[in-house]
Amino acid sequence: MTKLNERRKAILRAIIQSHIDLNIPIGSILITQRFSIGLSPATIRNTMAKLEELGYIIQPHTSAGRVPTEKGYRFYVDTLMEEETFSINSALSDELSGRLGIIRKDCNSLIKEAARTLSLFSRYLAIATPPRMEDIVLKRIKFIKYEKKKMLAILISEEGLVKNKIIELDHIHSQKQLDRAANYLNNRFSGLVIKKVKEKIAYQLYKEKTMFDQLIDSLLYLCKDIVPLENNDFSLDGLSGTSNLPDFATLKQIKAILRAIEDKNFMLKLLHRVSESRGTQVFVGMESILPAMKELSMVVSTFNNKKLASGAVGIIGPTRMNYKKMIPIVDHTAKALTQILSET
Amino acid sequence: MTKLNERRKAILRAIIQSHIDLNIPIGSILITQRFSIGLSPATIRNTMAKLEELGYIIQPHTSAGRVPTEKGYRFYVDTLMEEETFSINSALSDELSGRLGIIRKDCNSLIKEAARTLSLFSRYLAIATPPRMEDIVLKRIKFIKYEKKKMLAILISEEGLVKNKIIELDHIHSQKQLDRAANYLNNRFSGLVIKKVKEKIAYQLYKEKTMFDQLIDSLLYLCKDIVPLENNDFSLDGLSGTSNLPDFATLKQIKAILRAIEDKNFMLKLLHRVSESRGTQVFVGMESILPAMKELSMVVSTFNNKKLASGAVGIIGPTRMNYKKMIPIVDHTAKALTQILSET
DNA sequence: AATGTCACTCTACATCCAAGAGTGCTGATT
DNA sequence: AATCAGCACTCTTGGATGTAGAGTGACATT
Repeated sequence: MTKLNERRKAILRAIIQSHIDLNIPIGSILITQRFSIGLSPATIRNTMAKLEELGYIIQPHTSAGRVPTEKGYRFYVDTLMEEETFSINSALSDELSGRLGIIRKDCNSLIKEAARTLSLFSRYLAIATPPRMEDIVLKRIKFIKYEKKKMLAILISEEGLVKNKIIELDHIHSQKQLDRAANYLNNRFSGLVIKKVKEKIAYQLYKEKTMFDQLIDSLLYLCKDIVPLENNDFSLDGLSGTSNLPDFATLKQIKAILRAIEDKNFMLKLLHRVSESRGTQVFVGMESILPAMKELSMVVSTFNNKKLASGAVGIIGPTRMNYKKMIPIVDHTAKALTQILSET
Repeated sequence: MTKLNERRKAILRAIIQSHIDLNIPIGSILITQRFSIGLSPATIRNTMAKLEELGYIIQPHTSAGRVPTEKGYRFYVDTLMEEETFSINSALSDELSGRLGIIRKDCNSLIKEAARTLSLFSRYLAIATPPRMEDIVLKRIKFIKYEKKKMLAILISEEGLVKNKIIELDHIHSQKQLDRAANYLNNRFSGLVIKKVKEKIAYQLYKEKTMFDQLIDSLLYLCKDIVPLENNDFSLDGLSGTSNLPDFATLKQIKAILRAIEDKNFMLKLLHRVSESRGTQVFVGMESILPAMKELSMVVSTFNNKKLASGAVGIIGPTRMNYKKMIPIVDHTAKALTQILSET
């Protein structure tokens, strides 16, 4: 890690903040005007030359001002910003919590509302995933006969997630039989994390091959079909609001985002990776993740319920977004979600 | 309706087809080169002047070629194209049906797949709505106790639609009681269209105010809450594929589409309006519907099950899209959906 | 009525120029 | 040794200018 002395830090901070505000290359004179650093433009130029050499800023062309590089933003978010204390406006905080609190519906609606709120407040694209299926706690299973050889399997989780899926059976079962199978499953697996449920089922199938036929059958089916029951969805909001922002509206970027979003698997993997660690994370310049997402950044945080299942909420915006504002907003939203989910 | 003689029709057709192919203003010489009409450019110019006077084509500026107006496209779709017979390529037809047929899952997945397929084949934005909630046939209702004063209501329709919703109760009910209520509802309302169910419930509530308490309670809740259970979703596909198309990618248009889509209510209303009539419809130049959607057209068709519930599938593209190709594709997709839904 | 011709109009594109912004370097100052 | 003022230089931006090409409308001709 290259160490920067105080002056260089101050000037880098000034450049980045100015660039966030104005979205133009920042020259030495502009900095002396906007900040009272007590240095002449010439001195600042010297420092800027050094910062460029170190890779924190770059000149789009000779005789233009400097623009922060990804490395510059990274350093800003990690180091420069950390040194300041930024707290969320308390009125804003109340409003955020309020919007989520009113609803108090099931988990899915809550997550949708979170995305909507986040996009509203950030004016960027907001994303939110429910907890990963593997990590949720099974509350109740229910089978409902649907047609001769089809049933509807319903999974309810402690967190308030509801998933249903039509499963084809290869024998005809009566509703009674289905009920019995569901009861059996409920008794044995209720209160466990889905991942554990899967393991147990696999073990049981392996060990006691024949108990009573239909039951094992149902188990087998459930076991097989619980995997594609994986959460393959996330909420998304603010697409149109986003494109209002003039500097976020370059066609290239919108296309990049759309493409990434369309590939839901990709986004899900990314978000789940995030939710493995806690707290608010900032991805600066996402091209290391997806080349098309150059010049985009993501601020994302995790929420959780009883320290078990965790989902993610966040925003995607231009690399030169106002992290000082956005990080607290995302952070607070995630915390509010965690609180609401814990209350239930 | 202004009548056009054969020559004018032929030239208008030539202009529109050329414009669809090339996306540039069409001049008189170009037409003589592309078509063997047997007329000189000068004659064509005279006719073009007349067509412009009548409002079918327009000059972007003096000494540019002509571009079809909305009226021109409308006339093309309604009259000129009708005169030709266009049938879908049978290989394409098989592939369309095939992609949908393989799945044969529940209605929701089917609709998603339809949107995906349509966007794939058209390279435009595809939309699809499930049948309107009001029109589906109730197959089974199930209540599952969720928490002290909450239950999960599950609605299964004949069409294979499954909707669930967490409903708050103001008394504590046992699962037994919930089952009894559900049974009561199933016995009385199964096989009816939701619209009818609502009516009947309203009537019953009005007439026999007190039967046995909890039952009426549950009914009341269902009745109240079945309304927001309205289908508020539609599938959408091809956003990123769409933006591949260079001439469809103007930022303005993408923004317009995004905005319209984000306002789900608006799109739903539009699609439901469509599904009131049968067959494939073409909306040319949608600015009469939404000003921002200028220069966009929609080709949309309805599918249905047993002549009862009907949903809509379609594509949104630039006004100068290739209607000759697109209409059969949409048409066929809708028909394939209808067939698959009827088989079940 | 259909066609050939020609002057006219307008766009698109390249070129040029001037203004402005910003830099790096040098030499003087503290 | 650090700071700073001054200056020559570079590069972008925007407006102005000119030209080639496409297309038209009008008019005379067949």
